[in-house]
Amino acid sequence: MAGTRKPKRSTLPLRSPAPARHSPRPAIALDVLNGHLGYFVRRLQVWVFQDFIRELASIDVSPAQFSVLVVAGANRGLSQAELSTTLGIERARLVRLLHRLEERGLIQRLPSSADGRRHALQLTPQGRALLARAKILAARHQKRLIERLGAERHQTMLDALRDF
Amino acid sequence: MAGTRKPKRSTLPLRSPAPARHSPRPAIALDVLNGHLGYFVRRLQVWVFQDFIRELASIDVSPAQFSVLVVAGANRGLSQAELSTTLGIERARLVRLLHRLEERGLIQRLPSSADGRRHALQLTPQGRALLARAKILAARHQKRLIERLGAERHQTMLDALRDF
DNA sequence: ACATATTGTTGACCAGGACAACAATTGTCG
DNA sequence: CGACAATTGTTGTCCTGGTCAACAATATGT
Repeated sequence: MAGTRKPKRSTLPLRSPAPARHSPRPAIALDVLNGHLGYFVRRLQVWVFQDFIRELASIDVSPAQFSVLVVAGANRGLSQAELSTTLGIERARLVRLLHRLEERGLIQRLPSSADGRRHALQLTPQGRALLARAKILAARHQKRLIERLGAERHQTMLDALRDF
Repeated sequence: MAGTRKPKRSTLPLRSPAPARHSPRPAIALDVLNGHLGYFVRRLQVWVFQDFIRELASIDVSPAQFSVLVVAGANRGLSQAELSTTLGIERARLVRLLHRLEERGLIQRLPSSADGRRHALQLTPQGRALLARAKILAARHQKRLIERLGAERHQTMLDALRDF
């Protein structure tokens, strides 16, 4: 054991269920977790994010930033509230996300012509250039995911989740 | 607009791309995001976690805590390192997770008989009782997910991800 | 005109993940 | 055996994400 040993729980002398250390433990049971899709979805999620981040590390674009750049790039003049709801990112969080992208000169918040509250989002030329590179790298990640998952499975899951 | 207005970016007089506010914007384009499974997996993940947390709110058990209780309950005498690797939770994080479960009297860290470093994890009677209730609630969540997704799709995705 | 809603913003809090360092213990190999 | 490396549990720290409350500016409805 380690650190500050508190013998608090050593009241029981039953050091009985000796785990037979040198036999490599006959595979650990997941029990009901095997039926819970959410558990496996989380593991897939972790894999996807790690792979995506690694692939786009050279241009320092996170999954969230990528989704913002893509949607902002495909819908000129979008407001932050619209972007927020379509991507499922909270308005408060999106503000700081956009702040960093604006600092990096990738995106602009122009004043909306008709509504003084809104910002009309627009990619800068550098933003468009970076997005183009990002899409290429993201496609490589996607290809790797398809290989890992099998093309048919990938398509099946895509169809299943698109209208979720 | 709002807050501390910095007229920093109002250099451009082009308040041009007027977003035609009263026509309800013809659906926002997701562009290449439509092909990225990771994007939809994240959305499913969010839905699953929110639904799970709401369902188990009455007993205050998070998805991570549930997975720990399930695996610890199904594998008596497990070490923290083993639990960590099987669930994909970092050792350091698992320590604090277990600390809370121990505080609540749900789990015990018994000294391992053969290895002075390891803890042999074991649910307390209350831990087993709570786990039983948690499984019932989790099953309700699961049922809701299956309805939302369709039974065949759910099974397909489960099969696809089980060996991931 | 006045109450109400929306938009962008800031501040604060908390859970999660990632790392580094560490003490205690075990394993290895000369 | 004894020096050295590896493992286990732990703590501290940092950073990101999600959530929530409050707010100023602006717009809308009646």
